[in-house]
Amino acid sequence: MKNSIPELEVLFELADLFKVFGDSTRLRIMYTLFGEERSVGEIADSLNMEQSTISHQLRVLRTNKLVKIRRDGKQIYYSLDDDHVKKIIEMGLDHVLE
Amino acid sequence: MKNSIPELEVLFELADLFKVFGDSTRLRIMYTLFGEERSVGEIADSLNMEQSTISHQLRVLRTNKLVKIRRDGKQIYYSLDDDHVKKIIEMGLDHVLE
DNA sequence: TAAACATATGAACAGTTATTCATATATTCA
DNA sequence: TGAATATATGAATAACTGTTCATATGTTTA
Repeated sequence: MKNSIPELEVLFELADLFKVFGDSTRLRIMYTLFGEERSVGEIADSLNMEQSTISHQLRVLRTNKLVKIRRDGKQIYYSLDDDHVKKIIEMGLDHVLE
Repeated sequence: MKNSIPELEVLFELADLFKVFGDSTRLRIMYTLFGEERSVGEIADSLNMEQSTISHQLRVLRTNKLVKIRRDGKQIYYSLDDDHVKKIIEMGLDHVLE
């Protein structure tokens, strides 16, 4: 089963997943979250980008279950939702860096 | 070094790589090549798509060093260039299917 | 409750991209 | 060499996407 061709539907989902990784802003956000959770403002500051831009992209990441949130007072802290995130990025890096 | 933040330049390359995986037609092409090499025409037939579409997308895959070619007479046979391809796709599938 | 702060959201715009059609290039074979 | 076949390429178009600006929502604290 492992090597059978996935349903077309699954391939569309897969493409959608990779699309999420296919943007440098989102990659940077994910990288920022590699070690620890961060608030939206912290991420925006550390990447030196508009709060709105970060917020929009975080929603994309969240919709795709790549990050999760924790509210603490006024701030909302984001962290990676899944260990696959790191693995997928590292696998891609292997290819790029070779 | 493994966990340090990659240079911005590398992140752009990484995003570009994932962009290539972020299209269902290209994913289907790569899947078609999982087991064996195939000619352009065979791929187009098996996906029931225009030869021109496949050819354009194969060029994208080739530019990104994901497939390689072998000429045999009139036909050009494409195959996966790299073991990372399978691994990246399988890692993505893990996430999608869970 | 009002002001201040953190985050989210909607609309608009600019830039990118996948597909198609028409055609060019390359190879074989009669 | 010329016809037939396989693949590649360029231009055009339609659809999609990331960012910004303006503003809304939600939370705390004075």
